[in-house]
Amino acid sequence: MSPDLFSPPVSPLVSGLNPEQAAAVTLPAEHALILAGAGSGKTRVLTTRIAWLLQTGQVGPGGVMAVTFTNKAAREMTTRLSAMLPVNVRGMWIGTFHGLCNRLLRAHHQAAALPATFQILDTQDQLSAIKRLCKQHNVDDERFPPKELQWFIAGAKEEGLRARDVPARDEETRRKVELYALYDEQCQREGVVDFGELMLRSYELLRDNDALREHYQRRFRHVLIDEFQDTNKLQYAWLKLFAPPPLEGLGTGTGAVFAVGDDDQSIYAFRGARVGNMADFVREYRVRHQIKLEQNYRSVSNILDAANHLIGHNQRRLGKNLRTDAGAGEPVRVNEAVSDFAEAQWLVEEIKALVREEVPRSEIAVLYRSNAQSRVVETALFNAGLPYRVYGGLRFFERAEIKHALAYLRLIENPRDDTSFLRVVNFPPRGIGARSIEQLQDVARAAGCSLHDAVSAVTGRAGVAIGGFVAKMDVMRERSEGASLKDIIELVLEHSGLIEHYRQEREGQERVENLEELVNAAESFVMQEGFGRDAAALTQSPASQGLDPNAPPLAVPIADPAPDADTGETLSPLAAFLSHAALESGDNQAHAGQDAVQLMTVHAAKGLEFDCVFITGLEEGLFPHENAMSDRDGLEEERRLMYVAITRARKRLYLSHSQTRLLHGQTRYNLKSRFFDELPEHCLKWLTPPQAQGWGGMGSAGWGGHRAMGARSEPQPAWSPGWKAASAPAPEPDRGTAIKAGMAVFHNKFGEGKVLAVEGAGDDARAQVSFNRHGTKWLALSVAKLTPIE
DNA sequence: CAAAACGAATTTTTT
DNA sequence: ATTCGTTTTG
Repeated sequence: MSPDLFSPPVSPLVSGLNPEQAAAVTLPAEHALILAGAGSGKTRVLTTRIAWLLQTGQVGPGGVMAVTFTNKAAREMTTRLSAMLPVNVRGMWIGTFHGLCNRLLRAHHQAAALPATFQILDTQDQLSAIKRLCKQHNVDDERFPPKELQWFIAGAKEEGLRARDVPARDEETRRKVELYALYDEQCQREGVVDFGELMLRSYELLRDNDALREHYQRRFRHVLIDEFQDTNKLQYAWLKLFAPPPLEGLGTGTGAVFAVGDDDQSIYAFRGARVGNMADFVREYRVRHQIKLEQNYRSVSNILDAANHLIGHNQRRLGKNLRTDAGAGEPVRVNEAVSDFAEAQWLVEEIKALVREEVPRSEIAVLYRSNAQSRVVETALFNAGLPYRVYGGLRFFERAEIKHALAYLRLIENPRDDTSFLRVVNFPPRGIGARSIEQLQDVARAAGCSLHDAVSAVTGRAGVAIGGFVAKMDVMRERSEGASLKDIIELVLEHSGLIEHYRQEREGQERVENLEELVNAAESFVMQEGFGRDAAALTQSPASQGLDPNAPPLAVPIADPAPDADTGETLSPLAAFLSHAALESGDNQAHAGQDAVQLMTVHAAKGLEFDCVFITGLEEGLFPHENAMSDRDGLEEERRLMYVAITRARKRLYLSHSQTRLLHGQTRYNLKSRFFDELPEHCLKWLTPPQAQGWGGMGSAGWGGHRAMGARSEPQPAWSPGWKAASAPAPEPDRGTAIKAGMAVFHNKFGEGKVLAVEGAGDDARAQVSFNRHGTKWLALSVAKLTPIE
């Protein structure tokens, strides 16, 4: 089993790798599972594997397929690969699941029963399509909230289930299934596909089309998958069609699957990911090569010890322990704060100290379990004048003004796209009201055609107004013919009236800038994708085919004339750009580039690393989250999440929790997270919070003082959020007997307890008190006698 | 048609 | 609290 037997004597590619990495890279062309721990050089192994396969002549670029989850990961792989080898990366299928599905469906749109110009619905579009459908079928949105239906449909597709395949035991499910079927019909009619459909449709395409499937099975000698622990049922089934396991009836089964993953970093079960796919893969593919990458190149051993010890508390693991050659490093610092404000203030002081030690701000990350927690931290950082950047939130292509512009562009491509039609038929406002639109929808429904095609049949004023819109669209479509992408977009921005509309809007300046940015985005897209010189791009494909001894020209007659067509090369620039916009929603971090402290959820931090990491809000109910604490699987996923958080840190790790926290407008009292008990004492250093003096007193006073000094007079930096009045507890005039959250109180009957929250005022005021012996109760302050105690 | 007012929801998220 | 979406109101 020594991989050295198979590898060529000296390959410079392999020389810098540790033995396990080198072994993984040089495995023979057989199925393999690489268990890659955090910081173990996973991406490096993946890319070097591809480079090694190509360099040793085992496969040509056309015979490689590499699948990732995010565009970022796909880009990184492509970039690193082309840095390693002078290879034509375009000949390879490297991309996200959805990107590759799109490519496949574009190339075989006919076989997949899709129009050549099919458009992709993102989550927003999907929801509005569902809402529209529900309205049309008079669905009671109390009983069937559109969001729930969306979840139901997306969930079913991720399981690989069509409406007819979903088991419906009760009446409610039957109705949902019915709506699922109607939704799919609507999408088909309109020529649009949602994200789940991209996967499911291409899965079915290959499953049902023997010639096509066998063609791709012959072509892809090596199929590599990143983050395998995050695959859902359908994605695994999809992979199996490209490279079937032995004895699985569906093909010749000769492509080798190289799966890389880490069960300890599986944090997406809530959206359908199945860690179990790893074990299934080993069994079904009779995997003989399993390699663990346990050498960690990221963190000092105190941090790694903490991570290993914590994750050791999970029952269901494949088993892995990270090790490092780095020294112990600093201990993991633990802080307990009185309030979330005090926690944020502590954070600021520590960050300032780090910055004084010349740690770049961008090497400092503040992680939290849920987005709601970012606010306090933001306010504190803002008041301290520390630049920061929040990940998450609206991405470029999700902004309303951009979606509007894209809707016009999509209508140029595909007039049947009713979702886009409805989005912009009256935007900017052009006097087409709800009644006119309903009239149009009635006609379209009766005729079974798209809104666009129904226009001519609408009479009266409504007909004229909407007719004007359609005529406008037709003009734009005509003028776009043969124009460059840039010209098309500028034409649309002008002709639609979008730019004009936002120019006149008071707060529209930023939106106008974004629209102008859209033109830039399109231009750089054209550059990157090598459009503009279509001829040059086209010559690449045959050339790369020629280099590939394992991908012979098609011998089997296939309905589609160009089964290998790379969509990027045959699609019009506009069509390609629209796909790009739907599949890659752009940066979700505000204002990149500046040296700023990084704020994000733990989920968003996966795959990133920083010198210094703060994990905040480590409290029972928050982290682990209350919704996940009930069952073991949920709790284990929370623990993996904590594991991911810890392993983001290279040199310094800070953990903090707070006794009280303002959440949903009320103060909650939280116990410290059980995860603290699962960390080894020897690598921790408990800090005594300087401001911890009693309940809330100094915490808010110190905070208030800071605020009073006021960053308000300072110029508002570009990176800052809009200023919101700090929600710090106002130093209320002391009424002596006032019961406040966090207080320790005494009750004649229930004894001692702590006030969790206070609601209402005057005679209606109630307090939630957690009694030491009698549980948690709500008490009306006008009735119950609560005495504050020391 | 737009602004104001009300009400419900509020773990994590990529494509 | 606060945000977001729907309904009501001018």
